[in-house]
Amino acid sequence: MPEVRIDDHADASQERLEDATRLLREYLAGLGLKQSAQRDAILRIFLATRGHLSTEELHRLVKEHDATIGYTTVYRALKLFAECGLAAEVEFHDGVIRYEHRLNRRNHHHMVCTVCGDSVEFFSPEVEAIEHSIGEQFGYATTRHSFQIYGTCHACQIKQKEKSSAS
Amino acid sequence: MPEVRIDDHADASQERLEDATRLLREYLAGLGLKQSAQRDAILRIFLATRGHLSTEELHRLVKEHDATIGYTTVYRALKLFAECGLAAEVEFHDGVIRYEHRLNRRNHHHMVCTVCGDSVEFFSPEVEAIEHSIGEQFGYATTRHSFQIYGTCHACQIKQKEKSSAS
DNA sequence: ATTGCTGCAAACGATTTGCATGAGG
DNA sequence: CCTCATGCAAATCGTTTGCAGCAAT
Repeated sequence: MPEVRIDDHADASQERLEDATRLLREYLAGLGLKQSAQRDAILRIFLATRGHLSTEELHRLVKEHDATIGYTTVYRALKLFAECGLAAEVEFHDGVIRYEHRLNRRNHHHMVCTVCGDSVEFFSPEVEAIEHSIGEQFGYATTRHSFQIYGTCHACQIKQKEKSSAS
Repeated sequence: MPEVRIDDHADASQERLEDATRLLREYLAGLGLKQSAQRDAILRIFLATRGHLSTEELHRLVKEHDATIGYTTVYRALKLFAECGLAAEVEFHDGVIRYEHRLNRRNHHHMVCTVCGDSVEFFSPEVEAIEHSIGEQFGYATTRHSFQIYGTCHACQIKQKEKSSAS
């Protein structure tokens, strides 16, 4: 299980939270939707994470702060965040939808260890160029792409070597 | 709905089928598993397709040939094909697992229209290079990657334009 | 007041498994 | 014969929805 880290650099986080809250409110107002204390709480906790959370994982974190908030509310909040660009779906292709927040985050991709589930982020500007060039070539108006690398992380490679030499 | 095309270039297909059948038999034998008429039939029909089939779609094709073959058998056959390298999972991120066969197919990626679901295949050797370079950089032994581009195909762009100018 | 939000529970849909029966080695 | 494969039905599991009551505008 990859660990979920909480980011507590007070100053930068604070600013980020305010930006995000403002963005969310504007988005809601524009669609005639309403604010709620639950959404604010979920957003705050979501932004304080790094990494890639399933609805269930975020719900667990949220419950630690307010046990009355239900799974469905977290589920719908994440959809909302994704709609207004605060969150992006991350595709690890393990049957679970994960989200990461997109505030002050450079465009990046993920490499996932298929043994322990850990992941690292990497930057690869070429990939953006490929998206545009292929889109143009086939007459597609491209909106996004999905790129992941799968393999075995260094730690798991060592464990596997130990296991095989022991047997 | 993307259409499933049947490839009936008799000569090349025939050869391909024999290679694949041999590969499958060797794989089964190596694990102490057994051949069956159902698996042969499913493999034959699977190889005659192009594109990306869900279990259900392949089951539908298989039933046209032999209505007694059940969904579960097709499901398990596809897993088997994937294990022995005859098939690869294709990830379109729509909640359905799709497979494509991997005989005589260059490494390729997919660009998917998010409006009509159609897709085109493209080749991008740079992506392989990125996989290796990033893997090396972070100490991962990489095994594969997943790369898709999403957007709107030419036909759907036209339809959208017509719709918006009509309103 | 009206309309959206919440939280529960139930529905959903694809995938996966248990089991009795049938077939391959 | 023994083991695996099959096909049905049921279980699973994350996601999604319906609804009654609550809260925001």
